[in-house]
Amino acid sequence: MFEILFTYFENKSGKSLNNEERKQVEQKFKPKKLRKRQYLLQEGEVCKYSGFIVSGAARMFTIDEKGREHVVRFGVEGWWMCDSESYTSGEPTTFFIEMLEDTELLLITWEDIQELNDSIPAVAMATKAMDKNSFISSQKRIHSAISLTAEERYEDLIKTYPSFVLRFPQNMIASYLGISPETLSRIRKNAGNLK
Amino acid sequence: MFEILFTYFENKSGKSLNNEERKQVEQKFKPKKLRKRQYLLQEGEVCKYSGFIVSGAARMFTIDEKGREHVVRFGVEGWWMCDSESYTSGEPTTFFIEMLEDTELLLITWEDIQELNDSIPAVAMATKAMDKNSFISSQKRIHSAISLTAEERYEDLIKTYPSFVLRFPQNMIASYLGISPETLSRIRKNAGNLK
DNA sequence: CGCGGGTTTGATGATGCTCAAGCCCGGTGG
DNA sequence: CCACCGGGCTTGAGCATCATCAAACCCGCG
Repeated sequence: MFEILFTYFENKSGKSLNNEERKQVEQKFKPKKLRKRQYLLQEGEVCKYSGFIVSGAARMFTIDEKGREHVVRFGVEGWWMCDSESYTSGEPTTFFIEMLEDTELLLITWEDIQELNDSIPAVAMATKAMDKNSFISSQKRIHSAISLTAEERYEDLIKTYPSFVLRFPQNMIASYLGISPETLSRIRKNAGNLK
Repeated sequence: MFEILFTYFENKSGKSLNNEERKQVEQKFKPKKLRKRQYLLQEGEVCKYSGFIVSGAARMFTIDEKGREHVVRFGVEGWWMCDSESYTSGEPTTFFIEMLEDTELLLITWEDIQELNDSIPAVAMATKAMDKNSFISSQKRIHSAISLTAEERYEDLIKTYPSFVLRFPQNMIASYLGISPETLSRIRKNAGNLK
């Protein structure tokens, strides 16, 4: 269970964890299983935990006044799910985090991850690299959102995360791309025809 | 000149810098003045420096195959400008960073900021907070791009960064919002009429 | 077998883009 | 001081893209 997390820290930091450090990590993280359709976080709550996905998948989304859902991001094995703003500030969140499959998570509080950051260099380096990468990939997503047409955004997604399209329902993919399910259906129908 | 940078580090970290630390910072950062329309970075180059804006303003954008510009972000006093991906990886960038006004910058290389991170806790904390905040604000921007109409995105921008609308030309604001200049012009015309 | 959620398909309409022309205003040179 | 650019902003007309609404379809599951 923890092995995936250890190798995550080791890969991201380029350092290996000794036994003492592994024990510390095991003590701070709390394993949790959630079934498909269960929520890790709901609007109005404070995001108390950041969740590392050991197996399974999840989505983070909002619901607007008209009752429409907007998928901000997906997460799969080896990814983290949390609303950073609520997590770090303690303010209530505007997001939902819902499991898309039966999922195993390792949860940690903000305070505990700080302690691990202070005591384990590999963890500090890994979380830092993670923040940087999150920012870089969201920059790319912004760029695609403002620059590309619906069809181009879909092709971009296929290139960047091919598994998402196979793994997640189409209406959520559409929401992630900022288009209607009908439009996505039509794009898929025409894909390849035009070129 | 450096005072703004010192107070930036102090505010973001909650720690104050001693004289020794200030001296270190002054040694690592290279002051640079660029006039309006000059570039800090151009497509194909490696982003060697991250630039802290002391005074002035800049934009980061791409040019697509059709020759169209897409503004990914603006920067003003107290903000940093760089392409994180190229900066950290050493790969050539796909972005341009252009001054929108005569601008004073403080430049630092990736290697030098690492050294400061290691030797000055306040700097380490500040850069970490910066990464986190960048990510949070880009998440918000993604959300607005996929969830809102053109008009709503414009209103959102006015709420979030009121000064941008006054300070930057409208065609760049339009590009930042992912809409055409004509559409923005019409939105502004109708603003307030409908409600 | 029948129900129900997700997907597809069609028809219609709104939103926002494109192209083109005119306008406004600040800067430049005579 | 004025005339003349030129760039950015505005306005209009037509069009492409994409959303909406509604109905049919498909398929897994009780």
